Amino acid sequence: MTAAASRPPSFCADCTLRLQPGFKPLTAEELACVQAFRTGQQAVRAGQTVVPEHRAIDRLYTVFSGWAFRYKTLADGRRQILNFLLPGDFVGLQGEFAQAATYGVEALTALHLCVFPPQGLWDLYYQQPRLGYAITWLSATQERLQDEILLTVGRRNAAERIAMLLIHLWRRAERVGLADADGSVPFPLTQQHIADALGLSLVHTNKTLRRLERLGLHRLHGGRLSLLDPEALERIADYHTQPMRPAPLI
Amino acid sequence: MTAAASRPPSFCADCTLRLQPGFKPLTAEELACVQAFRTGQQAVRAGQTVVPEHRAIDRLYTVFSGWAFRYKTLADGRRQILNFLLPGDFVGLQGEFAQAATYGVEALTALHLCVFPPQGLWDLYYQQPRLGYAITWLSATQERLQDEILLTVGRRNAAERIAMLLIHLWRRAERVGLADADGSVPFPLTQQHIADALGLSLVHTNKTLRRLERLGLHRLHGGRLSLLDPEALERIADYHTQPMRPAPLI
DNA sequence: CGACCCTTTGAGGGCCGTCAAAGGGGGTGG
DNA sequence: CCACCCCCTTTGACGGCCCTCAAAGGGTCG
Repeated sequence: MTAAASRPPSFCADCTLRLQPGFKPLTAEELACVQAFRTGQQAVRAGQTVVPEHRAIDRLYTVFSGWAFRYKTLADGRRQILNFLLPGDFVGLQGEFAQAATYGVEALTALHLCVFPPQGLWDLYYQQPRLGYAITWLSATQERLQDEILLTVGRRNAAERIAMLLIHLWRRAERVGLADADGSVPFPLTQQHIADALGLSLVHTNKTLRRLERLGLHRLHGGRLSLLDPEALERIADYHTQPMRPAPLI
Repeated sequence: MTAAASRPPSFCADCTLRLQPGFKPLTAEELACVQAFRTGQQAVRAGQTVVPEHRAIDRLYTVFSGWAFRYKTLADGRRQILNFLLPGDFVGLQGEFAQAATYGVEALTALHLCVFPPQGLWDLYYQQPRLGYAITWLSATQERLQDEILLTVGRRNAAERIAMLLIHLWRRAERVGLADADGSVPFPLTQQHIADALGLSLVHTNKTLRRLERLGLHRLHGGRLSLLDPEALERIADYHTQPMRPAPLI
């Protein structure tokens, strides 16, 4: 258990995650409002379902520590992973505005969540429009990532998709302070997760992943990922680096 | 030119689009705020680029009439259509929160847009939190559609993807009052657009589309779409009908 | 009438999916 | 401490869905 995998503090003002450079500091007033909004926390073990797919989400969550993913499945079991959730990610907005089931959420690692009641969302907007604006910021940023993923799954081939995923997850992990001194980040996905996120089969994912690894582009070992040749990966994926802007943390 | 393809009125209160059952009525106060937020309108001819892909979007738009689509391309020209924009759709939030280029927007038909300055968005949140909340509603709803599209492109085969697209676009067009008495809706896409939206090639799209049409599932003629056997299409696509809730119209 | 764009159809090939089975590696229980 | 088990990874063989290449047909507009 690293420090990052611990449970959130009682007071949002003491939140260690906020100290990461990836996040924008809040004012004391905003912080108090977030604190009042938060009604609890929740711990989920690795592999457990946080939200089952076919029940409407009735809460809002912020990931404090650990990894998770959102997914949808078809009737015959084909699964698509919609995106991965890392510390600081906000989940559940869709459920607030849709009475029906939308997606499932499953923990990849031990997971700690801050829990917010959906009924409190409107109050938040009313009392602190700035936080409402921040939530829209998160939502729009999320949408930009989804656009990139759709381009990846729709138009990139297997090697390009995998290069994309590796770069993207590495950067996201690095942003929230998960990178080691040796440049490696935790990588708790199995190859099945990679396949389901990229719209590929497990077997083809394995073969492509091994090929990139043999080419010396990355290293995947002991649950950690290192990018040995980021430029080559970016060239393969046609990835264009965008500066990461500090995100609000609700 | 049908009435639906006309330009928006000077006053939001006179907006004919708001009368459609797909939209939630606003209070007079909210309406005034939207009116103040709106700084202009814009007409775009069919096939023209509204926003070039590699320039950051510096405005917010609501589609008043006509069809458009958002897209991204790779360096070698492969294009992915991210989604289609119909009357009432709100575009440009991403640009508000990202200085870099995100996606392009192109008109499928003659297009009329209401234009809002991005700098005004924060004022809107501050003055009318309820409208901020409404924008979040739109954003979350958009995200739900994107999730469904990602599942489609990632895990459905060609026939399933096309069935999905036909049902989905038919319902969206019907919701904003574009359906004819005979149950047909306008369908301004070429097969290349369908292919680019679904991550397929033009040729395979054509073959699959013709197959479904020969099976009597739908009819695509004269720029209009009729679903002759919606149940069969839904069965093929594993589509689950979700009740459409009235959307806020900014 | 020709130019252009979109649609349609055929042929062939390749990327990726499915099937099958062996090879680790970590955890649990004996 | 070892053995077993389960899950994940890895590799090979083969087939099919879908892509690419090519070209003809139709509809619209100048």
